[in-house]
Formats: sequence, C-alpha cells, structure tokens
Amino acid sequence: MENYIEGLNPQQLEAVKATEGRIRVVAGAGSGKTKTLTSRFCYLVDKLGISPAHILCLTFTNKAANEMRKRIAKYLPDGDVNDFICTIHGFCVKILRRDIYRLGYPKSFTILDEEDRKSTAKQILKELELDREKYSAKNILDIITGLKGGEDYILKNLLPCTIKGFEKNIISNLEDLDKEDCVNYKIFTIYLEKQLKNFSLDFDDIIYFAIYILDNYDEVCQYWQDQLEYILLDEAQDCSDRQWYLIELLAAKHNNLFIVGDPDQLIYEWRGAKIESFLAFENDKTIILDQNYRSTPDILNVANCIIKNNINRLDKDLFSLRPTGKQIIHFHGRNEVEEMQWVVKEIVAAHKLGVNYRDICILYRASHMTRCVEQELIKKHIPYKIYGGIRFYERKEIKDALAYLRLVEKGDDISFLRIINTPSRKLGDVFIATIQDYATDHNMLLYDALKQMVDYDLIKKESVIQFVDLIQEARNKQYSLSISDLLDMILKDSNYLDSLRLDADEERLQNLEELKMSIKYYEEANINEDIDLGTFLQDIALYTNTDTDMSLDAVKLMTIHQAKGLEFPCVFVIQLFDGGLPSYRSIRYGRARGLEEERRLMYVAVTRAENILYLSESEGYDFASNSDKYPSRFLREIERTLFVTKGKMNESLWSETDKLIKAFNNATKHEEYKSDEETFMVNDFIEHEVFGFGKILQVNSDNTCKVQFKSRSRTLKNEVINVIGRYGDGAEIDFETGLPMENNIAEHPVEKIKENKNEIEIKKWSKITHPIYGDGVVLNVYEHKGKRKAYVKFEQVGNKLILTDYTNIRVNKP
DNA sequence: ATTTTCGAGATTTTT
DNA sequence: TCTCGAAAAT
Repeated sequence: MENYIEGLNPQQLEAVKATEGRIRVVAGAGSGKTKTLTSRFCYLVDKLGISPAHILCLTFTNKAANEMRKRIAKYLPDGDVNDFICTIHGFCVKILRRDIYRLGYPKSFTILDEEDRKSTAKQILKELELDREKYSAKNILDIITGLKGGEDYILKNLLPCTIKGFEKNIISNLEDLDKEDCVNYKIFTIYLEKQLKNFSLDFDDIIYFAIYILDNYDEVCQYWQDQLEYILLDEAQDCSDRQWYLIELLAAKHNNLFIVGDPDQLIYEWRGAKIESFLAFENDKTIILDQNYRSTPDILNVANCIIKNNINRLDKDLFSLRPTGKQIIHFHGRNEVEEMQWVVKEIVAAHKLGVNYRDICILYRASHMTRCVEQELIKKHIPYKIYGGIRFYERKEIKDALAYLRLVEKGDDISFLRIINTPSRKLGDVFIATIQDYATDHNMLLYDALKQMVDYDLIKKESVIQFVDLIQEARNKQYSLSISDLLDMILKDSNYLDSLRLDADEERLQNLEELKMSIKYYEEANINEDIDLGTFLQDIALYTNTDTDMSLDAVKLMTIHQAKGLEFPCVFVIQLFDGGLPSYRSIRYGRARGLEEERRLMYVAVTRAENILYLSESEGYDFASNSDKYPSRFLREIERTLFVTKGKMNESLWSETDKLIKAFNNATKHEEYKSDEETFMVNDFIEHEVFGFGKILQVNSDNTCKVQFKSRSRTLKNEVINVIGRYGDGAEIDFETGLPMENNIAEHPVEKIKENKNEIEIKKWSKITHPIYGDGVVLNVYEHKGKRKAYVKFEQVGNKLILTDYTNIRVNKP
C-alpha cells in the first residue's frame, strides 16, 4: 500500500504531500506527471483518510481518465474506483443528470456530437435558403459557437431563454445590429429552437448549462462544493475560461485545488485555452518538475532548441540524466513517395533489430496526412493502426445503430432524419417535407407527426407502416429487454443488417458486432447501477474513442494532438514541411500567437520520443496551401549539430525556408504580444510566477527587464512579471517574503474598502478575515494594471496570496 | 422518387 | 483523396 510513494523525486514528493490549498505544478514533458497525480490521489485516500467520493480528478480525454483510474485501482486495494475520475465534460454530465430538471430538461437529454451539429446546420441552410456562396455548414457552426462563447449567451441570460420565450429576447436586440449580425442571430435562434425541441445539448452546452445551474441554484452549488473536498486537475494549461470558471466555483468552499500542467504543451488555444490563465493562477505554492525521465538528452536538446523560440512562455529547460542515445535523423525526400518509402524502410530495419511494431509511432499534423504512409505500409505488409481518423463511434453504421436507439428512447428529430430512410424505404425529400410541414403545423416532433399520420391513415406506404410498428414495438420492450437485445431486434427487423449483407459490407457488419460486444461489456460493468437507455446513450456520446487495444502489435499512426500525454520508444514525425507544420492556416496573416501554438505542437511531437526520433519531409506541391513545399522552419530552429540529414537535399531549400520566415516576420502582428501600458521602474519589487520575488535592476527598451532574484539575475519579458511594490531608491528586498527591508521604505499606499456602507481602510499590517482563507495580515497594498491588489499572509494557508477581490473581506478592529 | 455518375473544389487540431 | 452537389439514368 505504501509503494505508491516509492521512486518519487523530492519535487514530486512535495507535490504529493502538499495536500492543502491551491497548488500549481509545472510539469515538463515526461517529468512523471501522471505518477505524481496518482500518488497524490492515493496519499489523500491512504494518509488523510479521504473517501474517493470526495476527490474530483479531472482530465481532458477519456484515455487519460481511464489510465488514471487503472493506475489508482492498482494501489487502492478495495478496487475502490470512484466515479469522479473523469473528463470535464463527463463530470458536467453528472451535474446535469442530477439537476437539469430545474431547467425543464429531462434527465435523459441528448448529447449532440459534431456530426449531429453539422446535419442541423445543413437543415438551417436549407430552411433559410441562405446564399451558398456566403454560408456553408461549417460557417454556420462557427457563428453558433461564436455566439454561444460570447458574453450574451450566459451573461445576458440567453441560455435560460432556450427554455422559453428566447425568441422574443433575441429579436428585441435585433434593431441594434447591422444586417449581417441579424442573419447570424436568426441562424442562432433557429439552432437553439431545434436544440430545445429535442432537448439536446452540444459539447459546449454541457459546460455552459452546468455553470448556469451552479450559478443560479444555490443548493446545487452547495451540494457539489461540500462533496468535493479535493480537486485535481490534469492538463490545466488547456482549460478554457469557462472551464476555469467552473472549476474555481467547485473548489471555492474547500479551496483544495491542485493543478498540473505545462504551458509549453498548450495546444488547444483554438478551443479557448489561454496560456495566461495557467500563468496567472493564484496559488499558495508552485512546484516545478523539470527532470525528464522519458527521453534521451539528444531528444530533449532538440525539443529545448525549438521551444525556446517562443516568447510567451515560462523559461525552463528540461534535463535528462539518461545516457546519450541515438542521434536524431532528418530525412529529406525528393517527393512524398520517397519520404514514405524511407520511413517504412527505417521501420523495417528497426523491426529487424528487435523493435516491436507497437513501440513505433508515426505522428503528423493533420489526419489526411496518413494516406501516403498507409500506402507504403500496406505495400510492405506492416501491421498498423490509425488512432482517431474516422473514430469508431463516428462510423456510419455505428451512428445509424445508435440513432435507432435514440429514436426509440427520445424520438428526436436528428435521429429521425438520420434513419428514416436508412435502409432505403424509398422515401425522398418530398415525402420528408410533408412530414416536416405536418409537424410544424401541429407543433410536434417529426416522429410523432409521422406516427399520427399513419394512425390517421394519411400515409399508406407499407415500408413506413413497418417502420412505425418497429419503433413502437421497441418502445414497448425498452424496459424488459437488455440494450444489446433491443439493438439486435431493431437491426434485424429494420432490415439494416440485410441491407449491409446485400452490399457484402463485411467490415460494417463486424463493427456492429463490436458495438454489441461493447454494449454487453457496458451492461456488465454497470450491473449494479440502474442504467437505462438514456444514460447509456449519454455515456456513449462522450466516449468518442475506443482507444482500447494500444497493446496490439502494430505501428501506431496518430495526429500530434492525439499523442498528447503518450510516449513511444520510437517516433517518426512526418510531413514536416512549412505549411504542414506549422500549418499554413494557423500562421497566415502573420499571426504570432498561431505560430507559437504550432511550435508547441512541434514540441509535443518531439517530446513523445523515448529513444529514437526521426524527422521527415519532402519536396513537392501542397494542395492545401497552394504552394511548393519547403522544410519546416522548426527544423531550421534545431542546432545543426544535433541531427544528421539524410537523402539528397539541395542546401538552397533552406534559404527558401528562410525567405518564408522573413516574410512572416514582416507581416507579424506584434501588437498581439504588446504588454500593457504598465511602467516598470528600476527598484520596483516584483513577483514572478516561478522564480519568486525579485527587484528590477534595469529596464530595457524591448519590453524586457533585468531582475535580481535571490541567487541570480535574469532578463524577462514584462508580461511575465508582476509589480508588487515600489519603495523608493535603495530599498532592499527580502527574497523569501517579498517584503522590503525595514530601512529606506517610502510611503505605503492605503486602500479604502466599503463595508456596511462605512469605509474601512486596509493598509500594511491590517488584520483581515477572508471567507475562504481565514485570518490574515496585509503585507502590502498596491495597484497593478489598474487593479487594486492586496498582498496578504494567511495563517491557515501558511502562505501569501494576492487578493484582487475585496468584497468578502472583513477588516478586524485592531 | 431514388440511385448512379461525374466533375469541381477543398483539405487542422477535439470533448 | 475525399466530399458534395447537380444532372442523368433507372
């Protein structure tokens, strides 16, 4: 039982044992992040006697959650696996299942995946007869995501309006909007209407609705805050603002929030993650894990070379104590085929030397890049498996099968439209339009409309009557049959299986068998729980990956995004041309932020490798960016001595890359990274997220400062430092406490706060009480970036905090 | 009314 | 290479 602590290094151990308060761990790639998290979980249960039911452990992917659960189960003898090791979305669904009835939604609300959203968007295109030149399905979804992410949705209470009368609410705002916005809001309204009609939430809504319920129903909020004594958050750098808001809300009572992340591995900026959120996380203690146990020093050197070109980051160099390994190889192909032939040749060679296929991974930026490697792998009869790509639950036959189940359970329009003519019942657009009209006239769901029309003898088509009979029968048997038997019945009676057999579609049939197996497995795993069809469908909607058999002895192919958090002895990063990685889409118009995110992606790719790293690219023409291919600028950033180039390469290609870099630099929008109008002055006392307290020695013209920290001075970007005080010339700082030495102190600012209509001063040495942190002493009051801040030492927390919100503070009489 | 065929145009990343 | 829509064929 004790052994979960074995083999931890001092920093990891510190992170495990710092159980109370807000702890931030900056965990570099391969620094034993998962190990630290699992050990901490076990420590909480084992040493502090906390029930796993009171520990929330949030991850970003199901894969990570499963891995975590598996590892923890190994140490906790009872097999005491709890429900609260899950993804953020998974946890929000738990919140919603319990309390969404308050918003008038059924417990078995539907979860829409991307394809469902897309088909809804297409309906809207048709209904509004939008100009196809101007609007596409993707376009519409972007508008909707944008509006949902915008302030209006939550703040102006549009979200609860999805329950009733939202239309009025939105339309009343229309007059203020110019024409284009008007169309956007119209699209948005119709989308919400469709969602409401079917009681369906998309992935974003899952988070927003959970926040809404917690914000508006105090007893619900209390319930969860009480329950969750400790919260652990994995991959914290990829949290969006909304997710942060949710997590902070959940943690507000016990305030034991432990976050682990690596700013250098932030690769979801495009989904709302902000590097600043992680850097600005207010914390009692920051622990840095910078020893890498995964990779050889050679590989780490390459990674460090690349990532240090990012300006907006924490300056930390990973080190490895492993012996020097195999040199990194770069291959240049004259064309794509040559590149892939070389990759496959190296795989064959490695395999002959005893490397298992399963230990080899091929990484790429975009999923369509698999094509060319696949061809070569097939030719040489090398087993391989693509992870992601068309995922299991996104396959047509699986979605069809699940749509049948969903139609039985809920009768929603999206499922209905998906399978009403699958397999073919010889029904076309005209037929569906009549049903749609009927449904609109009577304000009904499409399926209900169809059923009524059949009941009233308005439809006499045999195939349709059969269809309705089938669904009705399935509904009758819904509670008496197991889910797998129910599915069996539906697939047989609907002739879905027969239609596949007719096409001799062996693979699809096999996939359906696999689905049945996984349903059986699900039923067995939850045998004690009261699962119904609705719960099952929600669970499966979140579970987009099968990612089970990682053990299969086959070469792995995946996107870099999917490889996050994984490691492989041998890694190939392919298609490293400029425009591929960095992707031309991210860096056009000179987007500096875009380029930095791509660079982090490259960093993630390189740091997946344990022993051997291959980097390959080739000449030719790229359809996507409409340009010739040249080596990636990231290859250019690697010191030449750190890798060897193979293949016939004309050195002049590098200068083409250099031209691209130059063009980019000319177009770069530097204002993205411009610091605030903050003035930094020599002798200002500052605090840095990681290096702690320091004093400014020198202010440079390029938005950097030279800062004296305890043991050494560093030159840092202004953005990453925080002024905490200004005490006049010659003042000295205590590097431990951040306080000025007693001599030479200039005047202290005084902050006035309102309490019960009376103004009360807080100033240095004021004693205050905070609702969460308890009693504390004010060490300093200052203004930073236009915001009032108090620097306070709290007794209970045992550390100092910067407070920005005084609303709940009580000042104690001296 | 449905299915097949053909050609043009587009291609990131995920819960 | 794949996807989508329109036109032709069934």
